Amino acid sequence: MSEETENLEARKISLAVIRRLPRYYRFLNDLINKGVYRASSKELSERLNVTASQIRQDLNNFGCFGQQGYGYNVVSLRDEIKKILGLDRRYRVIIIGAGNIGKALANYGGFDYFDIIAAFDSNENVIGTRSGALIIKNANTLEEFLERNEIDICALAVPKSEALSLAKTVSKHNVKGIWNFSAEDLESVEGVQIENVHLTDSLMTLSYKIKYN
Amino acid sequence: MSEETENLEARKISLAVIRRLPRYYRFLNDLINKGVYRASSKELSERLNVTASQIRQDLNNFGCFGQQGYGYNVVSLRDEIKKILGLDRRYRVIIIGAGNIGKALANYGGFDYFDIIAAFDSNENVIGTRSGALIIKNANTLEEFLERNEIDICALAVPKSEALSLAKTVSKHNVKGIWNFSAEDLESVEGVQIENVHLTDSLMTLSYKIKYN
DNA sequence: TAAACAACGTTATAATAATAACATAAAATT
DNA sequence: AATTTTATGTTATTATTATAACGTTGTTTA
Repeated sequence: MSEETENLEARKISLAVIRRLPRYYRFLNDLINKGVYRASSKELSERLNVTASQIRQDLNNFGCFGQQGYGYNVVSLRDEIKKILGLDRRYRVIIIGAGNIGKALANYGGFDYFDIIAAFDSNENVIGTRSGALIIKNANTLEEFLERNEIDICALAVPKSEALSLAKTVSKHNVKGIWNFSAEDLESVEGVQIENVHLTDSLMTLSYKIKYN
Repeated sequence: MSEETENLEARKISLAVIRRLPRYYRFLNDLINKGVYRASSKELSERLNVTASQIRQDLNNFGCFGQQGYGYNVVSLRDEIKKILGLDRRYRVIIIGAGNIGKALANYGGFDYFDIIAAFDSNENVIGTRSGALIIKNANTLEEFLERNEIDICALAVPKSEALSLAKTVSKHNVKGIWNFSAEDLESVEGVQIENVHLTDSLMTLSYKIKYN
C-alpha cells in the first residue's frame, strides 16, 4: 500500500472538501487556457471566493503540491487534482431512462472522461429512436447488456417508482456508481457509490433564497 | 413585521438546513400519498437517514409545527415547509440557451410551481424551432422581452463564456433568481439570487467516490 | 380520571469544519 | 552574498454544525 493511500484511509476526507475539488479543477484549467503558469493560494482564493487557508488545507489533505515562496505550478496542481478525482482514466457510462434528462445527457458531448456507451428505455415509442450518437435500446435487454459489457457508471433518469429497483439491478452487475437524476433518494445500495442530483431541490432552494434574501 | 420574519432575520438560517427542506418536503408528499396522517421525528428520521434531533432542530428554526406526545401532522407540516420554501406562489421562468439542457428543461413538465414562459437562443438553426410547448425565441429579443414581462427566474444553460454577461443583463431587468447550469460559477450578481448546478462537478465527485470508497 | 407513555421543543455537549497564526523554506531583490 | 519578501505546510483557535440529553406537555390507555 502506498503512503498516499494509507493517509487517505487513516483519516477520512470530508465530502465538503471533495466537492470543492472539481471547482478548483475547472478554475485551474481556465488559468492554463489563459497561459498562467503559477498561482499562490492567495491569488486562487481571490477569484474563487474562498479563503487561502481553506485552499491550502484542502490540498494538503492529499499531498504537498506547492512550493514556499513560489506558490503552485498551475499545470501540475491541475494534474494532481485530476488524479485525486479519478480522472486519470476513462469511465464507461450507460443511461437508463431516455426521457428529457436522459436524452440531454446522451446528446451532451462535453463529459471529458466519461464515455456514454448506451441508453435504455422501456417506452415502446422511444426504443429504437436516435439520441445523439446512440440508438435507444429496450430496457428488457439491460441485464444481458450489463453481463456482456463492463459498465462503470449508470446515469439513472427514470421515474421515482422505478429508481430503487433499477439501482439494485445494476448493482448486481458490477456497476460502481450511480448518477441518480430520479426524484427518489438513493443511499448506499450494496457496494455502489451514489451521487444524487435533484434538480427540483435546487430550484426550491432558489425560491427560498428569493423569498428571504 | 411578523414574529416569524423577525426570527428569520435575527439569526440567519444556514444553507445546510435549507438544502434539507426540499427532501423533507418530497418525503412528506410521499407519506401523504400513502395515506399517512401523522409521523414522529423518529419515524421520519428512520426513513430519511438523518437523526431525529436534526429534523426537530431544522423545523424549529421556523416554528413549532409538532405536538408533544403526538408528533407532526403530515399534511400541515408539508404545508409549512411549502410556505417556508416559497412554494405558496408561482414563479415565472425563462430559459436562456436551448441546447441539450435548455431543451430538456423546456420539455420537462414536472416543475410544480414554476411556469416556463419562454426560451431563448442565439443559434440561427435553433431559433423558431419548437421545444415542448415553446417556440425558441431569438436571444437578441431577450431584453425587450424582459422589459415587457415580469420574470422571476432565469434558467441559464449557455456556454461558460456567455454566462456572466447574461447574468448581468437579466439582473438589470428585475429578475430575482438565476438557476445556473453553465460551467461558469456565478456568485452574488447585483441583487439576484444564484443557484449553481454543476452537473460535471457531481460526476467528478462520483468518480472520486468510486476510486476511494 | 389518573397513570403511563410518547414525543416535542430546547438546552447542553460533542464533533466537525473553517479561519487565523506562525515557523520555515524558497525566491526575489539589492 | 546577504537581506527582504513571499507563500507554503502545519498547528492552534474559533465558528459552525450535528448529536445527545432532558424537562415538559399533550396523548393514550386502563
